[in-house]
Amino acid sequence: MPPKILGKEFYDRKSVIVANDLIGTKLVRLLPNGTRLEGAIVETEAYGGSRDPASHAFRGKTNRNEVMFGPPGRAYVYFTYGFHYCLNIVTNPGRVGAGAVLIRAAEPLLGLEFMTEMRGTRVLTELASGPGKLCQAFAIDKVLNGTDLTRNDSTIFLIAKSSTVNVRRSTRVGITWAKSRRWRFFLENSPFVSRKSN
DNA sequence: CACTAGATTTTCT
DNA sequence: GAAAATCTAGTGG
Repeated sequence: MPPKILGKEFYDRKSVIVANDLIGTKLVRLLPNGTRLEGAIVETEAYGGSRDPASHAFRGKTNRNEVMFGPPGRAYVYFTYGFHYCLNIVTNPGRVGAGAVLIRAAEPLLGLEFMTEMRGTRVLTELASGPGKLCQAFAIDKVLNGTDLTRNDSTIFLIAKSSTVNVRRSTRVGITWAKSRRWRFFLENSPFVSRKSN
């Protein structure tokens, strides 16, 4: 059985469900020079649409977030704090207008040489233990915004997990609104998550 | 270890 | 102008 690329039916569900199921899947990034990068996703956060005050989609469609209002299974990449990119995957719009899952951290598996060079550190747990770090390690930037992750000729896609994993959940990180919603998901006992407690 | 400032784009509290 | 789904380098205990 060849590895299965996650398709539209996987992403076409509520963001909380997708965020939970994404833990343990493999992120694959193909670079223009042929280099292949792989990482196991260990941390995600779900964001809703117009009903979630912490979501970019809360205040309606803008140039930046328009991808969130499109079909599920596409990448929503945005630039934040003037320095960092964050990778999101669009999920089922549902009844709340739009939804997405923020990929917060991954365990580096393949292409470590490239990642250590991009990140300027050789410490494995520092390569992709945060949304900004992950994008730097995987060379993800604005040009990937809107990319369809479900196409098998895409330069970035996800592969289904081969075994079950223990997922834990907590409150989200770095937000001001709706802090009580426990929509952050991470792999139990993983040293590659962005924060340990909570 | 805890805390702080600063980098700088996008949006609007 | 200020804040934001962040990270790093610096200070001080």
